[in-house]
Amino acid sequence: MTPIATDVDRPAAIRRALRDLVAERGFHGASMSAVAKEAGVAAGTAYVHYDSKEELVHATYLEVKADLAAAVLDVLDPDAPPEARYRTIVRAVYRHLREEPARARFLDQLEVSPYRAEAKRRLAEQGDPLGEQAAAADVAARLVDVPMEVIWVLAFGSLVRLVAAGVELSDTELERVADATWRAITTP
Amino acid sequence: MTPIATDVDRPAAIRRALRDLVAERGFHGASMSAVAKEAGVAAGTAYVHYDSKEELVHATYLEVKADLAAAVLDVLDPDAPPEARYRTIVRAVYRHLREEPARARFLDQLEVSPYRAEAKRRLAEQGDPLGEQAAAADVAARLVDVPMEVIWVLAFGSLVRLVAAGVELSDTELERVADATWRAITTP
DNA sequence: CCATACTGAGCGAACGTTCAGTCACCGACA
DNA sequence: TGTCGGTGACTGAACGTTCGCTCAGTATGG
Repeated sequence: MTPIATDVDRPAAIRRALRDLVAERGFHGASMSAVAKEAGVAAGTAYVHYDSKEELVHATYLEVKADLAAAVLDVLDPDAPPEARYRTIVRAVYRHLREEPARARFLDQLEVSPYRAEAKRRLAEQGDPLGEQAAAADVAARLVDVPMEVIWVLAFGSLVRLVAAGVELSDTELERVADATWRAITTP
Repeated sequence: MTPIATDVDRPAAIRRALRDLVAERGFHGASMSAVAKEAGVAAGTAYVHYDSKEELVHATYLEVKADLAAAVLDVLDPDAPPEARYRTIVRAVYRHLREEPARARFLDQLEVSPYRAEAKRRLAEQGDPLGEQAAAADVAARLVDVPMEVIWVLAFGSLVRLVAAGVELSDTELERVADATWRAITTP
């Protein structure tokens, strides 16, 4: 039958298949057999690497978040002033998600699903560099006095949602969105 | 057996059961048998009123949206200036959703799910008074020049998400959120 | 030749949906 | 007023399918 190719990262292929199927059809339509088929492996293979569907979901979430954080940190100048840093982050997040909108659609769906609470717990455990950026002292000093989650939703929740919904933004429009969310989260 | 009570609105009970189960467990955990059990009816009863689970989902969505629009229109003064109207809408939306957070959680999950496209189509067909409010000429003149969907996500997407996530806002904080989103969507 | 990755038929459970049958109601006719 | 027959909401067991998951067996690299 199909030869076993040891030079491909099957766990990664399985995570990607889950991500793409959830993005396209929801958790509903992302059955383990569909995921296996999409990844080009047999039904049992996912269970060699993950104990359950739930474990696979959480691993996929952490990978998507880590990739996003890496894309942002890659272009971020930690010495730039707060507003410039913020704009850089917005641009980087938008472009990273836009490049593969399945990322945004997966994040958007997971973060409103019942997986949410456990996913957030594991993310905190792993450490979220992007979250720490937002809490940096020089930024925090300028933020509107509301719970941190409100800031987060206004700034990045909206951005993820826009990409997930397939809204196309020109460079000019993206700058306007960055302006808009910065106005929203900082005190006038 | 159980007597048939003709004085209860079973379709409404079934829609509410679906809404509550989706809010609590996701579309994943809202099976038709679970919905029927929650609504206090037999498994087949839902199919007397709806052709399929999908039809039930869409009917529930339209009801939640219609209720939300009604709650807003109830307190809205159409002659007030744009910013005052906007603040009234934000307050009314927040309070209506907060009163039964399952509304927000259901909306949030449906609007990122694969049901989204068809749901939006049916909503447009039915007419959405809330959507028409946002497009009123005197408001539109002050909005940032980005696609209308961006405005919508920044203003109400965030609000729904906050309630869905269980964030509690004091009156003061709610005003700050209304300020923030108004700053976001209007030109400075 | 062992250790390990992988396969795919198959498990019991749960899914969305169906349908024969039960029940309360209502207008027609005596 | 009494009682029939038609109507449609409702029930719940049962359908075929698909779910998440398992495991005996196979192939491969070290």
